[in-house]
Amino acid sequence: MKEYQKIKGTQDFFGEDALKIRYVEKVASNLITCFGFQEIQTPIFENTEVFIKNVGEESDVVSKEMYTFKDKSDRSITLRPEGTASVARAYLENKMYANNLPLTKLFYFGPMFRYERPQTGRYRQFHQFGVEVYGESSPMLDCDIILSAYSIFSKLGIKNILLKINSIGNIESRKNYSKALRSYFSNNIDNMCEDCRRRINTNPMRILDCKVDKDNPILKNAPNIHDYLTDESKQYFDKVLSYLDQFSIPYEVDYNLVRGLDYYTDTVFEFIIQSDDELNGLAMGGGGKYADMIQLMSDKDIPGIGYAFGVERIIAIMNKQNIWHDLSYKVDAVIIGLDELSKLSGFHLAQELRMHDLNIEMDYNHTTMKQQFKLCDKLNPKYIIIIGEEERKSGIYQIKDTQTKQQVGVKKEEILSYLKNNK
RNA sequence: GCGAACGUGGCGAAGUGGCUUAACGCACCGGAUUGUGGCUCCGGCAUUCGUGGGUUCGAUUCCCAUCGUUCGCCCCA
Repeated sequence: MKEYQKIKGTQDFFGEDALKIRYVEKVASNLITCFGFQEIQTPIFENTEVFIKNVGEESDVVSKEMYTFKDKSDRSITLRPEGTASVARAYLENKMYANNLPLTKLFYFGPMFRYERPQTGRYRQFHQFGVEVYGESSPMLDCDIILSAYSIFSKLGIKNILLKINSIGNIESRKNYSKALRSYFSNNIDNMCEDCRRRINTNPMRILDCKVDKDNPILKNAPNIHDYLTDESKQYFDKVLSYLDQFSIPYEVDYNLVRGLDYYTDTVFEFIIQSDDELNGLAMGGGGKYADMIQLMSDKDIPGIGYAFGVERIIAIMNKQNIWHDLSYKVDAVIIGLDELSKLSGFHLAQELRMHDLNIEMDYNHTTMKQQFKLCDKLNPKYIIIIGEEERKSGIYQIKDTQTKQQVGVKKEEILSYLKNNK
């Protein structure tokens, strides 16, 4: 049976779980539309190069987490591990910069794929909702983007959100900073954890994020990235923060916030949960500005900014915070037929009612009262419509209200309006 | 890639220092109850304990491997 099991880290969504994904998608896409965004749907797979170039060859996502394979024409194909690269590719390929708008605002919703060990809120196939804006660079835009994410979270009812924000400057200042960190840490590296000793070569900025050494004074006294930012970057960041203040977005400047995807510049941020349970610290989404990514792929110098959040994580948080409301679908009526002809009458009635947006169920096989009432117990409809020989002859069907247990006779032509009026 | 725990009927689970009927609850099926159910009562419901191999007279229980689940690290959403 093994070959019939789902692949590790994937999930089957059905029942309430499927409804939850739809719900998050609906809330997010409705709200983001008010911020001027339009949906873009890109392919699930792309040429591998799209991700290598944009996300960065050295990043973990590209170097060890991609689902890459050869197609029948020997092309290297990759299942998208994130959305930004694909959207940027589509933006350029469709020449969306020529749309006469100062900004192009796009959002997406769909599955992403990463080969990782599954754990809480992490799967190999997972859903992201994300946005990308191309065309302009402005502190007000940065704030607006963060505001849009924050608004979605609050529409969903999520509590205890903390925005962590930082500026990592442009690529040049980041290089200088990495160099400074390397020389700073190399004197003390023997006192640091195993991971940090590795990171000093691969990505010294990540040392700042280390959980093992987080209380180590060596970390606290490390060079601050803000000392390596240009004046322009600093002023830009201050403005972003001042806008956030105006909208009372709770944030925390975290000089150690470093993101693992190479395309980010200047403003970077993450939304995490701050609580006293196991959700504490869980990152549900993040993003930032990318000034150079489009230029890297084309001859166009167009700045961008975006974020994405993990839908499964949002759902996990909402489950824990217990903030879902009535997702289950309601059956309006179950139709019972007590003989073959009656069932057929019920079948026709069901079809008519369904065409008027009523959720109608019926039993296809049984004709006994008992068995059909059992179905009613399981489906828990608002009404039970009973049709037998008498009802067929008189044209007056029995409608039983399952709450009050009251039963009334209703002419079959009037059943639709009866159900509608008493819905 | 590294580390830990777990894997018993449709579901939730007990269980054993290896010896024979594998608890219990829910669900399900049948009956008491052939046009009015959800309650109650009675009866039924795992040749089998993820899979493969090993140790043994004998393993669901011990050992190894494998797959899967869950959680942590790394990284990220």
